[in-house]
Amino acid sequence: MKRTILIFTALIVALFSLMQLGKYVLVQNSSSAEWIIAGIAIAFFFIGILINRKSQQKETLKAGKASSRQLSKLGLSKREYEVLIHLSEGHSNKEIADLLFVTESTIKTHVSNILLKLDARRRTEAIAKALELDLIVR
Amino acid sequence: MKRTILIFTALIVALFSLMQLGKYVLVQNSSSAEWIIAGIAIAFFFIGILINRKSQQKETLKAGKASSRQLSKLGLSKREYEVLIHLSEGHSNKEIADLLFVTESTIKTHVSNILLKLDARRRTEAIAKALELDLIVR
DNA sequence: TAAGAATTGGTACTTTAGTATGAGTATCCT
DNA sequence: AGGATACTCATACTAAAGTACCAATTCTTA
Repeated sequence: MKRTILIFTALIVALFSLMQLGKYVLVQNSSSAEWIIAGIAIAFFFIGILINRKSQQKETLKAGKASSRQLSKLGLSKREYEVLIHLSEGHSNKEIADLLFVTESTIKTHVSNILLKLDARRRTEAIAKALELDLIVR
Repeated sequence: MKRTILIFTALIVALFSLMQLGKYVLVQNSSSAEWIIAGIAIAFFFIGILINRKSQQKETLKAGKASSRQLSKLGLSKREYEVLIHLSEGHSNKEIADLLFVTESTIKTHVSNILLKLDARRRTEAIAKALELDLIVR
């Protein structure tokens, strides 16, 4: 957020600087007006692209945090959600068990419940649905 | 591609129109220069954002169309990529076999090769890696 | 505090997935 | 034409995944 404000402040300052510069030059030599305007237009065109790309990158990076509303709507418990995350990362039941310090048996139970609650018949289908529901972000 | 060219042509035409208009107005009333420049800057700023967003939407919508460069870099064949897509949608080997009108045996072979080429040990890991590599878009 | 949900774990069994290997056919490129 | 790939399919295994029950704790919360 802070960075966004900084960037926009800088943009506004740049905009006003350009305006002043443009006006100054224009008063002296009206024939170069088109070039200055073109330059400003192109510059802001690319600034727009850059800003947009940055914000979209951020959106991608803030992975992993599904809203608890969504989870409770599906009836997924905290632990089940944890398992789902590790599931989507491609881990086996045994690996997830080791990661969460429980037995594989427990993970199987969790996975079965996840499949029920997401109405999936395979873990891969669960991943697909979780992606669809934005429970997971890659 | 055609649309991209059209859009850019339109942009260039618009740019020159604005330049002419700007020059005309500026000659008459130099004090409004800053507003015109600001307007153009803001307009192109948003045009930049829009263009960028459009192109990114296109990228998302053309799902399943990974660059053939990427595929050949990984050594994935067309058929294997098809299987990978259906894999990521949560289908079982048998289901994929029916979708592609081949036997489950064939799909198993393809999946094995996919796992080798993506350096994955499970189909879920293959999905995770494919997402990472932008081979799949959800 | 009592009811209910969540978490953990086990056994036994069925179903999918995945590996290894071999092989026939088709297709592409030189 | 000939070699390399790609695609297909089969058999025989091994290894995971998933289901169905059951049951003991631990949290939560009305």
